[in-house]
Amino acid sequence: MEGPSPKHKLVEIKKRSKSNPEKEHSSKSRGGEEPMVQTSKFLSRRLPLSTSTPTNPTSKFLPPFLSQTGTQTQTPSSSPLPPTPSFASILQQIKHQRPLQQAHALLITSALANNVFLSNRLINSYSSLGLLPIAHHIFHQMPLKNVVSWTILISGLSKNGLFTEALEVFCQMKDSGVAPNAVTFVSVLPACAHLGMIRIGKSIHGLLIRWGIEINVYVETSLVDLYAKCGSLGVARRLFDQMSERNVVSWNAIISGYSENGLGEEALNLYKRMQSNGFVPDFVTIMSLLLACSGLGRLQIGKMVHGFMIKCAFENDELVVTALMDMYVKCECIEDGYQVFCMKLVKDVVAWTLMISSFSEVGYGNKAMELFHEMIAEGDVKLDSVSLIAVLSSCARLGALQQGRRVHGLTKKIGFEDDVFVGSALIDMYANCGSLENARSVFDGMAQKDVVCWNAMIAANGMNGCGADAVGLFFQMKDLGLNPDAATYVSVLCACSHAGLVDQGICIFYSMVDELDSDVIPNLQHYACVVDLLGRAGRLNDACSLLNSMPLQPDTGVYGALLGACRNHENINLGLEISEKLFELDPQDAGYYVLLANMYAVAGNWEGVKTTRVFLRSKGLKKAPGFSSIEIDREVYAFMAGDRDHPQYDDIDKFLKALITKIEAAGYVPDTKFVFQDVADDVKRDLLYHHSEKLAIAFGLLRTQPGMAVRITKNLRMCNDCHTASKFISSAAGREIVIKDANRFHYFRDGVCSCKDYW
DNA sequence: TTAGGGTTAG
Repeated sequence: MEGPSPKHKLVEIKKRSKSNPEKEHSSKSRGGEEPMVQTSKFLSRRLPLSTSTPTNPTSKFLPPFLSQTGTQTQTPSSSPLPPTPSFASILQQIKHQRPLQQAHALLITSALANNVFLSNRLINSYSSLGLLPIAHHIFHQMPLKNVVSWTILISGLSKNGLFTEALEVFCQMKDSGVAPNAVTFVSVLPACAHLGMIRIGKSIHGLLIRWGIEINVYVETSLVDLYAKCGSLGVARRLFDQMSERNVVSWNAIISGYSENGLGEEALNLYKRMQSNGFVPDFVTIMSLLLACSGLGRLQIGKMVHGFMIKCAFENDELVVTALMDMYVKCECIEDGYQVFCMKLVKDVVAWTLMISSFSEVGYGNKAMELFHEMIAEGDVKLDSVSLIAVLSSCARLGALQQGRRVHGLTKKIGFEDDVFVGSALIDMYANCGSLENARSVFDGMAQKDVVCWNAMIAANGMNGCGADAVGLFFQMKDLGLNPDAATYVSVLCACSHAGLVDQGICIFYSMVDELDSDVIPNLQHYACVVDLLGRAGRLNDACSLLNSMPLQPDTGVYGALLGACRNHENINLGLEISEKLFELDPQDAGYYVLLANMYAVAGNWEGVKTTRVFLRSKGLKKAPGFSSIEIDREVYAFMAGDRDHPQYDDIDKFLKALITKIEAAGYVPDTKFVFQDVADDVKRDLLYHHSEKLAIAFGLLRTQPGMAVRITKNLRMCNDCHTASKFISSAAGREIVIKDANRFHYFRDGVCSCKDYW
């Protein structure tokens, strides 16, 4: 039974016992585990079930079971009995499966097989090694279980990430009639916190109060962490402010709560308070501060934390160093992040994943893939679902189908075939590499599909020009009883927009606005999609009315969609008006200025072009240059417009000239309207011929086998003239040309594009 | 009791 001693004493004893293994045995006695009554706080020479001395000095240096010889005396069994106190502490110290199983076997054959205290220790040891099925088995075999048995199992499950199972065991415990204590609550609350299950968390909080469980700093910290992790920062903060006693962990819980919820400023402010209250930050504090800097993009403070890390010798802590890498890359200092990564002594899967996804996000896809192969070559890095998702996402961005297929093979090989997260990433990878069939076969083969999988498949159809199928999937999903979320609506509306399914898109949008079968409240992205849908269809007036009547303040996404439509439909006056709004909302985005300059160019207003460009330069803004990339033999080659750096440039140029001559004979007329520079016509034509799309197509035709499709990825929207030229090239060369641009796929076959020129 | 990396949309 639970001893009546105050909890803080237990904490104190535990702390002491950690630093002195000899006291280990007495420390736990307060929890009521041992079959003896404790009389002294720290010293117990009265040993349960054995009169042996607690520690044999040589035993530390021997394998656990060899050190037992002759240490037991008075035992009521003839079997080889372990002397309980030493045995119990040894059980706790075993760090490997084999010796633990040997000890387990020894226990089973002894008279102590049913000893609750030893069985609890055994469960704890198996849990620590992650061997939960064995821990569970022992637990179920126990004829008598006490509160500690239940608590150890709950805690073991929770610490091994089996949060749902931990909650289930907690419920079973309640039903079994064993009353949980404070430690039980401290074990189960983190499970709720990790699952983000605020409702269950609240009811457990209620139980805690109703049953009069003693509140200590551990319980309160767990509650603060629960509410903070579930995003209820107000409640977390109130509980934190009301705490009568706080420790570093309590401060960390609230600070990391703010950091993780994107409230970095508040996290930094609280840290100042923590310092002024005399608390010394530990590695978790440092990690939370770095996370706050990452979220805020506050490089200067991040660097200060880095300095502090060096001063306090945290720079060798693997977890902290990964957080430091994250800070640098999120503050757009990928080189510094990479440098920290390279200096890292132990590169685990998390560090590799962070670096791979960072390079991929900033557009260095080849570097990301190179790192992935390096990681595999290391041999001892254990891939997990997150790392696979990161590399699949990199393949998706690159449009690297061959490499993506290899990664798919790898996911099967290492047993991640049934992971819904990996499945969604695979669908996305195939969709972004222009292989809708493969995306569909992954989708169809999935044993379980969540909303994200459906969203990915809907988006896959949308971007590959199968809008009607995307709409079909949307309704099929609803028929199956799955609730579409905000992202589902974005995917399906976007699919309608690209396919020109205006009426269907509007119907779906208004079913959401009118709350018919949907609990999703339309957000800015949804409005942007519908403005885009109307704008693409040339219904600029309707798009404007929607924009003016929407209940939310339009953002750059909504205005940007309308500006795109103004560009497509050459409505300069409206374009000018919208540009003004965009410059106000986001004066730092060069893209809008370039779009306006290009609109002026299309209208032949070269004065307007000049003014806009001068203005852009005066503000020191630069837009990311357009480039087209192509994967050949698992290598990705990128081309910029007029790029003469390629080693095979002369061959490409020669081939391209012949190709242009051929398609001109077939009726292609270069459209110099899409040259946004005021130069002579022949120069315009030359500029047009050397657009990145055309260079990549020529290179692809040269380097791939006849009959093979040429697959290209462009980072921006495809140029109109290149679109026309691609149609002609597809018939002249007798090849399928697949171009993925910033918006969608274009499949050029026999002189026709899958987008039916609606884009 | 606190703890680093990821998927769908734009």
